[in-house]
Amino acid sequence: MLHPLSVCGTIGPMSTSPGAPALGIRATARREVTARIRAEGRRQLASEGAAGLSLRAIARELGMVSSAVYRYVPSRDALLTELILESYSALADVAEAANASVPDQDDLEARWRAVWRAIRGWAFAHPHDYALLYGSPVPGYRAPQDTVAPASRVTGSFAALLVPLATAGGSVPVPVAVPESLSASLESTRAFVGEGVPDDLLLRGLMAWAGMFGAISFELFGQYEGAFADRDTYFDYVIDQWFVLLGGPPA
Amino acid sequence: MLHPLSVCGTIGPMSTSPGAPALGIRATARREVTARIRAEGRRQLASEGAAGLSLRAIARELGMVSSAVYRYVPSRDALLTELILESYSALADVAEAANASVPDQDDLEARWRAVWRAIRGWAFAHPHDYALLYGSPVPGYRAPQDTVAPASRVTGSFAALLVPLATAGGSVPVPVAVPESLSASLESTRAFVGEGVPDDLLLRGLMAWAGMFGAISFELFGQYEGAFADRDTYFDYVIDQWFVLLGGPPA
DNA sequence: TGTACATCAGTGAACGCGCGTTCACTGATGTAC
DNA sequence: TGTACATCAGTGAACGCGCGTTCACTGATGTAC
Repeated sequence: MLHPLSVCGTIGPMSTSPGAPALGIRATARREVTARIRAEGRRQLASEGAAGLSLRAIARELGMVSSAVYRYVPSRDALLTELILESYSALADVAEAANASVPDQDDLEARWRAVWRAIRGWAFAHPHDYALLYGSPVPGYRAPQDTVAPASRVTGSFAALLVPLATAGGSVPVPVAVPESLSASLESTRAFVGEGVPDDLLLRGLMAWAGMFGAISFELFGQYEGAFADRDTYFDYVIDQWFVLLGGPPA
Repeated sequence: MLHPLSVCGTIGPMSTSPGAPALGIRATARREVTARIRAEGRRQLASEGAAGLSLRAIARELGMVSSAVYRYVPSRDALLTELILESYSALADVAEAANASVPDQDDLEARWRAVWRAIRGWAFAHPHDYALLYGSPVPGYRAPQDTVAPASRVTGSFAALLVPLATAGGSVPVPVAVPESLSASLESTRAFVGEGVPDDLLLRGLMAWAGMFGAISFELFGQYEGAFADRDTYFDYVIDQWFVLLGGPPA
């Protein structure tokens, strides 16, 4: 119930950064409205999930007629894709920022903890976005190829820790022999993570990846219901265990 | 496009087990149709997911008018709940059967492998059912309390292995000190699993639980896309690793 | 054994809802001369 | 600087879809006397 242009005069032109090519009033308004549509879509995604994302509802909320949204967005699915991409990027940003925020970058355990706490924190702050990225696929919606790159940015933020772990931490405790056929099929993962990571660490890294996200999903989707009360402590414990199981050096 | 009663005469009365109180023709027909409705619902769930479960579509497929379904099912959500319960039970059956099928019940590793392979196999045979149980919650649908018991039957099928592991396997390798507050909040889990399982094994069991389901979900929901080719071998490797990390005795 | 009544499966129409998307239109904003 | 034209945001009506659920009804099956 808000006219799309109602506060345009106060926010729109003011927010034009100096130095950027001056935008006409139309281009400015277009930016405004586009941003508003995405924001409202984001709100719907957050409160009702992907199935609740509706162009009609967005239009309603923004005080415009449903067909007007099509001036800004080609279709519902296109908007959904954009929002998914945004979410991946947001999560990747959060994870990377957490990693960078550790003062002593040689403290691998601190970085490991920071990254995973940040990911879990984001998941709980944006449960529906998380479900969209790491939960069951949305029925009737096929993620386009564009999602692969942003998705791997998230993965990369902790995969990057495997190389220093390999050089600093010695070897993986309790190693299990890696079958040859499995070792052979790991090329792309090896390339993604970087040189110098032995197969058993690589594989345990994959396990940790699935294990951490599994723990977040279980917590978020209710599978852990009633299993333990102290969830923050549990999660920290899981983080620490994985660090040890990956051969992380003691602090 | 099938009349609900069309094959009633051939299947219905024949399937009455001898010894059971003879059912009237009406009661038999009712059973038939109810079963058919559930079967069709199951089919829709399997092919389109929970969002695609529609009473109207069921009626259509069964050749009856949409309102007729309400003679058999109180509402769409009630049917969904029933199907979810059925799915939990089906998965639990599969897991328990796999466990029981191991000839030498003292071979814990064989049982561990059998259970997890069975669970993964079921997940891939019924991806939408799996998503319903272990994926993101269905929007607008709140699982009633009735789901807790069948869900824990699945969990129980591998939790039952922790007690023999504790007595046979010595101790968890690379143990990590358990914070006191965490240990204190594990009562219900401890009660569920049974006596004699130390805290660190209990916690690593929870991690294994989340880790295994996380691996299945990642594989099924496409997160592992491109990470490795040899998926069966990878999963077996993960199963074996977890067995070792839980302190399982060498074969 | 036969009749009167109760039960209940299935019908067909309707209510009210929400959705994505298209289309011809008005009127304001921008641009070229 | 002023006018003619092009662009484009937003309108309002419509199409066609599918859904869950209710309700008064018909007619067959079952049951009590």
